[in-house]
Amino acid sequence: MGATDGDIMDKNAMDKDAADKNASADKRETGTLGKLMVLLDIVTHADGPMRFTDILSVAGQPRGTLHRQLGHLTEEGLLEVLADGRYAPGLRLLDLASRSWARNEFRLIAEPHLNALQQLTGETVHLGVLRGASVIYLDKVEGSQPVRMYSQIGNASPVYCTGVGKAALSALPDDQLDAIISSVSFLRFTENTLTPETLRSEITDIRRSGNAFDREEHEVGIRCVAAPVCSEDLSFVGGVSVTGPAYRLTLERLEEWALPVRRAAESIMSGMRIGLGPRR
Amino acid sequence: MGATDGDIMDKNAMDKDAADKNASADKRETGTLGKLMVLLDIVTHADGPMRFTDILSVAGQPRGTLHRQLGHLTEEGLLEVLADGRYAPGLRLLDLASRSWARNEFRLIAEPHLNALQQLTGETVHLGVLRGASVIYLDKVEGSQPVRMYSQIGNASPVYCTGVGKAALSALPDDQLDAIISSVSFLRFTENTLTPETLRSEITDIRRSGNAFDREEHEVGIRCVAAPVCSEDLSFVGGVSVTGPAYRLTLERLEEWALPVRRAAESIMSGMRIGLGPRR
DNA sequence: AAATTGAGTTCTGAATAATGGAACTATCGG
DNA sequence: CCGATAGTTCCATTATTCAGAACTCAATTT
Repeated sequence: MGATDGDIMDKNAMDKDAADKNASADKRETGTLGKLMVLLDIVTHADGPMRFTDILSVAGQPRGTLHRQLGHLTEEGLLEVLADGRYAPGLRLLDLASRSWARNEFRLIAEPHLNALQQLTGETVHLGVLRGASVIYLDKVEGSQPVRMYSQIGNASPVYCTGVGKAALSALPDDQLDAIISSVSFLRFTENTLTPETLRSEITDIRRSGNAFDREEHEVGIRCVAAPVCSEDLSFVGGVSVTGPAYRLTLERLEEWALPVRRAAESIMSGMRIGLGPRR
Repeated sequence: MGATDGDIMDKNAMDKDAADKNASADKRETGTLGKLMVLLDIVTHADGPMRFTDILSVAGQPRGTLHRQLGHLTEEGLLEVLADGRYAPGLRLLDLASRSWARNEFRLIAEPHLNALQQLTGETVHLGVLRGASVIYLDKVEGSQPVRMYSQIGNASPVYCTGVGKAALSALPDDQLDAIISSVSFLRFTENTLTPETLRSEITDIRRSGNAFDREEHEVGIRCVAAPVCSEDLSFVGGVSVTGPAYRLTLERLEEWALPVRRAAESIMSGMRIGLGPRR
């Protein structure tokens, strides 16, 4: 079930009588851009390059229209046409993202603390941020191995089965928490994957202890300990985590690193207050 | 295809009036999307987050229009509004890029060969591809250090002063080569940075020997040896390189690695023939 | 070889969304 | 309180996008 776009209907704004404030609601009012982004999503989320017709069958646009749209996307470098005519994501995206990543202020603030935490634990350290009902990994610091970069960065994962995700949730006020929990469909990845109920009770624990754990809830053999990181105004809600294989991250080891992880989170938060707080 | 302009200007606008606007062929025929992408470029290329007014002053759009455009970009997650109202690149870009990177077929084919080359040399290995008059790095494999990911991947660099760039150029037919050379303005990064003339003569050498070198032409203290990688139909034109500090990469060492680099390039190309050649 | 299908491209009046100018609201500094 | 600077909303005008059909081109089938 693709959680694709929701609604696109909003014809005729018969604005006779006055306006209600458009409070929340998730009406995409992004006009042309919105339609193009849907296409971009279709192509980037596909398993591989797509032919014109493949796209046509899922895009719900007339052929001529789709053709022009793909043309525009291609001309801008957001898509690429392979030799055989199929469409793949374009390199322009890499360029944009690398800039956006390099200058991200949260990431820059967190960077030294992530490195320190990696040194201390020897395991892989992540910084993630909540976006909607997903966690996007903003940075990742690994130990030795000739690394697979990008391996995780930029990836979106479900909130309810990652340490960073649960940590982030614990920082939210209840109403937002409820909104997210009710909007997510809980897939069962492993034996230990949480349900809405167990998630709620875990959140309570996290708020008390300051640490979130992932005990093979997302992937068998992978554990992690995390702590929430957020800015005061909640413009940033995320977390730091230390992740590793279960044979190294025994349950005792997780407890042992709970404090250092919390400390790192605190350092990052105080860095944010300094770096972002005062007027600029 | 045709004139694939699309490249975005080089960095560091040094003195040099260089009043000539880049090829006036600003025939962006991408309608609304084109305008939005210009904005996105403005924000991602800036040194930091920009206020509405900052953008207004360079975007050349009326306030109301700009306001709506930024609103759309923000709503789609391509831009983000910070707590103080300034605009920064959005996280959606990371998500899109990580997908586009992970599935890139050229990168996937090259990956094992890059790793092997890194193992052999112990230095940093790059895979880059030509796009317009720039080189975009598609992958990077480093040795040990707790890595700075994204550090280079996705970055666009000038063709004329990187090993990969020169290698890529050498694979092009003369007319395309001429087009690129004449479209680029040659900034002088170091003592050794090439000029259009020296570049041309180097290209001749590269075509003969099969290797391109960067002898501190982009950055003092950094050298590299590269070899061209391209698909038969030139839908992919790029290169592989081994890069490192001058004190380790002596000139003799560069020569020593010239052959392994060429070999890696050949392996990648034969992988492409298998992987991309037959119909799919 | 002619006919048929499938895939992709181009064209057009009609409909929709973007434009740009101005008026409006905050917020700040004195 | 006033005058600036910064950001937001409104709305008639205009330019872009839309949708559908007609067209090209190549690969299959008869």
